[in-house]
Amino acid sequence: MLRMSTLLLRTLRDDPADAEVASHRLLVRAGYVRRIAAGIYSWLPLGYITLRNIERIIREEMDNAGFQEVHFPALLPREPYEQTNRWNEYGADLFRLQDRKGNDYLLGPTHEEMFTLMVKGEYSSYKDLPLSIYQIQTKFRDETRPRSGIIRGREFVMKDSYSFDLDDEGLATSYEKHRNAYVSTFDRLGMKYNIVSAVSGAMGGSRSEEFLAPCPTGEDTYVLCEKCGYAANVEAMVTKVEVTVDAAPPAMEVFDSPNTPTIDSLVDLLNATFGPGHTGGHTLKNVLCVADGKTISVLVPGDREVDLKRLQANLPGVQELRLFEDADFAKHPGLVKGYIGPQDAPKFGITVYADPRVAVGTHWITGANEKDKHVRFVTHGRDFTVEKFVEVAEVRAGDLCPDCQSPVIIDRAIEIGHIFQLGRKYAEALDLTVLDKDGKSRVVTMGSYGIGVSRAVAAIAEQTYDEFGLNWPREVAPADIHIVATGKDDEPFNVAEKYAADMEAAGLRVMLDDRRDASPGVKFKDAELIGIPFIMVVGKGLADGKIEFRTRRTGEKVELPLDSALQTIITEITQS
RNA sequence: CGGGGCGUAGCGUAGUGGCUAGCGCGCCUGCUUUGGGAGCAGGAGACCGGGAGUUCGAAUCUCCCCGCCCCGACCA
Repeated sequence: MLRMSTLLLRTLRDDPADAEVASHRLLVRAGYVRRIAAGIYSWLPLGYITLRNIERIIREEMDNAGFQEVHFPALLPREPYEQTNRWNEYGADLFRLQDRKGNDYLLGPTHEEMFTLMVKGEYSSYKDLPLSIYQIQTKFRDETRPRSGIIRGREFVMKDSYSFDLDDEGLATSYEKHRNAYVSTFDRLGMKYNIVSAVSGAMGGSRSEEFLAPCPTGEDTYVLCEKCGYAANVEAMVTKVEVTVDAAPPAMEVFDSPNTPTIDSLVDLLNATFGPGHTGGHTLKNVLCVADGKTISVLVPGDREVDLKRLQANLPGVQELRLFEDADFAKHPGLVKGYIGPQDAPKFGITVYADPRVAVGTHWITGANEKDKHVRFVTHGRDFTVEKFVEVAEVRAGDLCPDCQSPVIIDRAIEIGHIFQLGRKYAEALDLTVLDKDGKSRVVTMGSYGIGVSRAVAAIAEQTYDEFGLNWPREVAPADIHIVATGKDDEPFNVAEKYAADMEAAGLRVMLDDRRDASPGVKFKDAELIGIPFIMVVGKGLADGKIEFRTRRTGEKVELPLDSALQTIITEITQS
């Protein structure tokens, strides 16, 4: 039983000055966490109980699915991360340190290497597969900018699992099992979430999905079709193209366009020269980029921006991507800034990619590759061709759902889980092989699955808090019921003690506010702030043989007679 | 890493060259109070982020450093 009289807890009346988002503010005010350094937090008893509740639920669901729990060190030697090249690849986000002999170590940001090596060390036969193992571990990432309290810390608790299979079908099955386990986990955590397709890009086109908890303070942006349920990461959104194509557009026609280096100025000129009705959508924007040192051009309708993240995600294999800069124009005198057009790309030796909206047969108004000149009726397939279509234009609310053609909305969310088919990257790098039926050595294929455990505390807080404070789903809450005793006599306290003991005997987790010196107002405020889902008040109602029972989420209050209250409450709570 | 803001007691804050650094919450003691963050009285608690400088005198001005928050880039 938790007793307010002795709990290590001091609630704060004022919001802490350094907390902006609701979960951070309330978790600090309600005495769940305290900040130690940027992105590094201590958990006080209430917070730690909550965190462990979430861990417990995750564990139960993982175990249910037949996955086995293991535990790796957080402090790891350099060597395995050298073999996969992540000692270098991970860059500055990796916390590195040395022991007294000067050997390099790191604080694990994620544990692919260790999982892979563990399996390699124990198993060598296809008969041992499939295997899924997981751990709940503190992870470290030296984020350039930790933010939003415990949503994005530098030290955080994560559940990570890995599956090991002989072939793709096995991997697909393991992936599906994890997906199902995640669904039941997040359902039990009482969270609202969407499962969205993510880009698997660099990993080789295999499947990847994110579990996103919608909430305005989230840092992920995703696309959602409210009609059919299609959900996708912005990077993974597929463009639905609806174009009508003129059978035979007129031949290309160059026209003078002095001082019109931007789309806006071009539209003004078009309306003045060729009559009203022209929009940015009639023009073709040529955005030059440097991809791994090579100049490329990407084409989007003039009323769209290029989304570099989408471009990069959809150009597999490209490591470094940036926009053309003045220095690059200086090196390519043929490319006139503000007057670029795709029709001369072969001459310039530039690879051209296009947004699907720039479909074959469409014609555009674009730069003439000559200062102060534009050209119209530039037709895809006749006057220029592209290397390939790539998802590159920014996604907007109102764009059409690729599945059902309804307008989509754009929403923000916190990423609470990510599952993806890793493939053989780590198994190859670390030489994890097993012998198959024919005695042949086969590289194992892996899946990788994560849940942000400490982040889930914040995400649940974000999704459930109200004007009075935190407001936990029952399984997550530090207790099932918060019993408040008020009054100056012993009686209400004795009665409250008795109820608390009886409820505990019935299997409920009880928080008892047995403080004799706190006023009723303080106790009520604290109970609401702490956010335990049910509150019982033993006080002035005793005179009429009644206690009060409140539901935190709805604010509903009922008076219950002393003799039947216990059973009523137990039933109410266990059925909630 | 770029831009912006902030650093005064456990928390929230006032104080822009001048006396012993002020207030609220919280904490301690006593009395009163007990259904919505109680009242009165008394008290403890601050090398004003650190260092250097200017000055008769610095929380206050200057320089450097450190830390923290927000936006962006980055990350997932």
